[in-house]
Amino acid sequence: MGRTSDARERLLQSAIDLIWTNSYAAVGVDQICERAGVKKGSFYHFFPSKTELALAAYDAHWESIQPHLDAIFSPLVPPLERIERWCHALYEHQKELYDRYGCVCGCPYANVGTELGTRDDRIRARVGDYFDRFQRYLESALRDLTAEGITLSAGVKVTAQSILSCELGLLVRAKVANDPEVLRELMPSVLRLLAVAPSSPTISTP
Amino acid sequence: MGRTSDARERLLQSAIDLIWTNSYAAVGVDQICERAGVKKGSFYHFFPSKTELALAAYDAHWESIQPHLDAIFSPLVPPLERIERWCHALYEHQKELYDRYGCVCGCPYANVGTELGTRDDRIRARVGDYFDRFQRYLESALRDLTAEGITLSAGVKVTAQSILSCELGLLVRAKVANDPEVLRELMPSVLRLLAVAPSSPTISTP
DNA sequence: GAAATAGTTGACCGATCGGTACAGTTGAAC
DNA sequence: GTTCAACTGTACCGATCGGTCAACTATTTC
Repeated sequence: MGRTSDARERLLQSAIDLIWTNSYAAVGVDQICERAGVKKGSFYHFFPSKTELALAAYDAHWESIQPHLDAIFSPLVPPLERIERWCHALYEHQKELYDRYGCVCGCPYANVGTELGTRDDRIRARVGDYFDRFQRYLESALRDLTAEGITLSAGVKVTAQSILSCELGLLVRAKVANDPEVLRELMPSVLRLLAVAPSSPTISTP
Repeated sequence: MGRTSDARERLLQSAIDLIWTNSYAAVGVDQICERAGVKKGSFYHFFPSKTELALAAYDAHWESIQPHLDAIFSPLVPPLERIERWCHALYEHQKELYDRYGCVCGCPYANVGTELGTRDDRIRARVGDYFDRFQRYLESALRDLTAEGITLSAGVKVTAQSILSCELGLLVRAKVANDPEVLRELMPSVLRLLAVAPSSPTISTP
């Protein structure tokens, strides 16, 4: 009973878009509503506060990218190629945002994590969850890599953490330089972290 | 002629402290004034805008840490030990802030760079300058390392970029996890990036 | 078709934002 | 000791912030 609406979904999408390309504090509730074509009264019908909207929006965003991560890190793909695919997809995604908005947007989770990390424990912890989830993709690939007989220069978990750190830092540098090409350094850096010799310029296929 | 005052310096210090432990947008001009014990009228006597204050504050902050960086990266210190000292100082500094404020604050430059990167070109470019400056310390150490006959797994510049990325990403992860101990991973990651075997648990002294 | 519920609307709130105006006070230079 | 610029204090500005509220409309269920 009662009417139905997709206003909630539009609000989630607007929130991610605006916060990603600006920042949490720089985007107001009014602005999110206007982009979503929703009046303020409706906003507070769906969400009790701006913070709750943000949490819901980031959950929705993760759910939207998870299938892509599942595909990129498919166990059917050779483990090193999974990581190479991910590096490439990361660059392409940021390049696309750069072409559309004129600026490197960086990692949406890291952005809000650094902005609100010291002020909102719930958002901080949630961002940490996303990092952990993503790290598991890396760990799985690294375990499969060792199963192929390749010896890492450190443990699987520690190596995955280093790769994640390197990625996050590279996204910061790319954003600050406003140059997506900075992200091309990712795969070479990963290879050096693995202490695996960079074999051929193309993806190594059997 | 006219009277003198250290209100300007107090404002610069307050701005760094507050923005570092919170965020740029979360800290108001009133708040900065109150902490500095300065009235708003005086604020706008010294600075034409909040943005100008931020730029001046970050310049002042860099000037305050540069002597420490000069000491840590002294050419009289063995190059690998310079980097090890830096990793240690970074941890100690963040730990100190954590003990004082109860939260990991991360890199002040990267924080404001990610927050305002897409909205204020001047601040973004300035943060890029600080990154470049710091990278030169690393490059110098790496060049001296190669002069000792040690071969890096990649070029000096690229390696320095990777180390910087790893540091920035680690600071993001430490902030999001609100755990300074995350930063202990820095030196091991750096060693893997250098492809130098981690020799002894203590600093290698001649 | 009546009732109940889900969603919409626009006016409105107090607080705070960055910034302004300007008279008043101080101290160094001469 | 006068002068003048440097600094301080206070009151105030319009805009915007996140959030509230009650009346209203549409839709589904029975």
